[in-house]
Amino acid sequence: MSPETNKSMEEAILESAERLFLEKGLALTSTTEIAKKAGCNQALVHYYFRTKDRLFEEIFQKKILLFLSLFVRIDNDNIPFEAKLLRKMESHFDMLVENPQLPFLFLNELITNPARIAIIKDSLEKNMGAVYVQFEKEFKEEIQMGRIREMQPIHLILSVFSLNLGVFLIKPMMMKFLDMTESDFYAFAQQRKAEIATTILNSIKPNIPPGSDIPSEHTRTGKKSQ
Amino acid sequence: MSPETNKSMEEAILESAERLFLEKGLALTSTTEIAKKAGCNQALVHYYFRTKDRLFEEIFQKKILLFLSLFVRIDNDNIPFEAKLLRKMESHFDMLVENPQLPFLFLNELITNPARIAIIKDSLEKNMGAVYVQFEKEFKEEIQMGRIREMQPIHLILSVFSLNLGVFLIKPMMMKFLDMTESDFYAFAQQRKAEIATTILNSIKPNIPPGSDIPSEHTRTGKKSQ
DNA sequence: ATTATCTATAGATCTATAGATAATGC
DNA sequence: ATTATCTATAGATCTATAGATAATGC
Repeated sequence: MSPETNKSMEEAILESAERLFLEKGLALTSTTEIAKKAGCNQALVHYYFRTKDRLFEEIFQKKILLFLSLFVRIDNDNIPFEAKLLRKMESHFDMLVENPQLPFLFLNELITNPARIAIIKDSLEKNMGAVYVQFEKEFKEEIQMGRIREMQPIHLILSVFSLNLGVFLIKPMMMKFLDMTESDFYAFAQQRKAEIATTILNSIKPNIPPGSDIPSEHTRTGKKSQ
Repeated sequence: MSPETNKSMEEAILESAERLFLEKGLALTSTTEIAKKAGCNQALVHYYFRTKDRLFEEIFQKKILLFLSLFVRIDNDNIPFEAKLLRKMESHFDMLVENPQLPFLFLNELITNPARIAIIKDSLEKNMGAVYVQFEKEFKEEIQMGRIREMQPIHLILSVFSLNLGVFLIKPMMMKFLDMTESDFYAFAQQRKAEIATTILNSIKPNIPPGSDIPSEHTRTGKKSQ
């Protein structure tokens, strides 16, 4: 076969594997199934990727990069902090709209193979270390200038991820419960994106007098004139 | 053997199964492994529960009830909306502190066996239908009285779930990345609980004109009903 | 000569059941 | 007599590899 076709079969296997892994996770996908979907023999999957695990890892790596790349790109833009934050959040959200099964793949792997966390860690450090440092710097500046309230950056990051991921984690349930079509869900997602933006922006507003950020209660007393 | 001991072995199987399912999900747990952990023969697992799937379903059901029961209980308390909301959120969070793997079990099942969504749906409708109706009623009243901004209740619910679950979904990563012990994480979780409360309360505040720092006339203390 | 593909199979699971044996309650 | 437990095993996977054959590039 021409190298053209060879590439094609290797890629067909990758694509089939990707779709199946996203759909059912590593454990429930067999190389037999991947081969069948790709239109070749099961042995060929091993010929190209040696083991099922290596095949998975290749795809997993790619997905991590996809997940992270958006943040890197936007971080180069020279716009105010809040606008940049919004753009990042929205890009992240939009990426999830395109890849709604991605959170499942990640979370599934977190359970079934904690060792894989190390891969994510490496990728994060390599690709995001600088981005995070820059983010933290800007974040602290904003606090200093009184444009956002005193808080640890980790909480903002966690909130954004939680809110964004939450929509897609609940997606299958929501569609079933409320009998939604894909396009119903898409409409909801757009609405939700705006709602998340509101929630996040409200949550970082400076509405506490500086210096009184000790959480004695979960309620914000003393949030008064400001 | 005495009925005492019989019960005990059946329960030992249940407990082993529960721990393993929580740890690795249904697919990666074998009945052989469950039996070994429970201290009996693999065949006995099937004697008591017939199939692995039925055993799983029994445990899964119990966990759904645990997940939902808190909301039902608190809903009976006769306290102001915001305080009630806070109590629900905190109960939910505390339950997750005790059962940090629960979200994984649910999400894992959502992927690998979408049919199981129906079970959750049934449980929700049976146990939460009334609770939701009551919540929605109170929610609309609050909006009418201008104590919270115009918004759909689903967004509040989704935000609470997302933020609460998010902490525990990220837990294994976070512990690895930041080299945390269990008690480090516990401390963080407590801090996070307060942060989530702040975020949620801020997110439902009546709208303030953009750019303005003038707060609404209604204070949101949760200690004081209006 | 090398690379891609196939067939066949070893070896390791794993689930579920059949059938034997031990314990328990009348 | 019934219930709990065990041993053994059928049958269904599934992964990975060995070894044959076909295609391709010099």
